[in-house]
Amino acid sequence: MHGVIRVDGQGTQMAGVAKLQRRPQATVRNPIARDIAPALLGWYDRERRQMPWRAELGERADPYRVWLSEIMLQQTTVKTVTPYFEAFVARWPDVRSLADTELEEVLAAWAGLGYYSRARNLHACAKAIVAEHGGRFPKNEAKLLELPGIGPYTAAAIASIAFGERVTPVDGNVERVVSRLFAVREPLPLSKPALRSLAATLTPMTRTGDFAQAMMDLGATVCTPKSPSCLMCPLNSDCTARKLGIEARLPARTPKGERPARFGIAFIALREDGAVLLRKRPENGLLGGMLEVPSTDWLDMLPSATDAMRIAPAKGDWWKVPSTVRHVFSHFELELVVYRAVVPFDAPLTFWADQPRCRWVPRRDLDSQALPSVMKKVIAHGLREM
DNA sequence: AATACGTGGTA
DNA sequence: TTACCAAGTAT
Repeated sequence: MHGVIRVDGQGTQMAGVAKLQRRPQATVRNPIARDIAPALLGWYDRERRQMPWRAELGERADPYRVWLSEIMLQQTTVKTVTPYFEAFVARWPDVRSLADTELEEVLAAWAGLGYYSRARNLHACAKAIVAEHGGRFPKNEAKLLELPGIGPYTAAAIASIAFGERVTPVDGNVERVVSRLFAVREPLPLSKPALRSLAATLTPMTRTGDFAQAMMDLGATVCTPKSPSCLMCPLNSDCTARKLGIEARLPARTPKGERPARFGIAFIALREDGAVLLRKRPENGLLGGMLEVPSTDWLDMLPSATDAMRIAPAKGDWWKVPSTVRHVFSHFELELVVYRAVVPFDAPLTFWADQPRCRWVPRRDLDSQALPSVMKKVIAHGLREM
């Protein structure tokens, strides 16, 4: 037995894949795998989209730019990432400059991109590369994997794209392309190991970085989630799902649980000169290290107005701003009631509001702060008609 | 293994 | 409006 994958579109492929998982070193004779890379690379050479982090064809990509872009692109679209990437490389042209910057500055530049642990790990990673690697990126997947914020996908992506190592980054695009190519019906995330193995069988001996990017481009532009453009696809004659007419239903996913609702009260404390009271959140966890408007905890019930007044950061004439702010996080929905008050310069703050993690920020400086989108919403809501 | 962790776009 | 989705990682 040599770990041959059966790909017949009749539902027996999973047996072969399971064997391959246990013996990833086994030789794979896959009747269609051989043809995939050349067809895909030919398509990539014609259709390849330029992006600010990509090198010109035939040139070597800058590892710093590849790394930065890959971290930003985790769970985030190219369209959203592009302006952030441009701003980052303009401000921090290399790892050392990023490592020499205060975390909060990096968080402020990251504000709005989401998943802020990425920014904290980005900063930690830059420091580690300077301190432990002389300011140069490790050149292989295994060493990259040891760095903060770099997981299996990103390690393989950097190793292949920036250093030409023959490894196989598998992201959501690759999972979708491969699940259709081989008609893998097993739902995600259960099928992840199988899809990884299958993807690895497709990776060519040369141009592995181009191949990786081609797979992702294909998933992003042709082999799309809802209505894939099979007529435009360079792999359409090899695609088992298409032969079976089930491409639009793959990959299958186990349904996600529902998002609970949480509620809270946020306080816009306005000093007489217009400065707003902000508070730094704990370094880890949700929106870790970011700034916020002081607020109650976010729980399953809305605190009473009486409780809210007891918690307010200062005594004052708190006015309940009409309507509420709703925001959707990945794992819960938040509804915030906003109270506003003008606080005199000499007004005493409550104990918790008088801590170092709280600070008054002038209105004009709000844009440059490390405020997550939800807090920008809250502030805009609280300051409307002012 | 399952859950925590953001945001904006699209149907 | 609801629901799903997008170049995942850490614990």
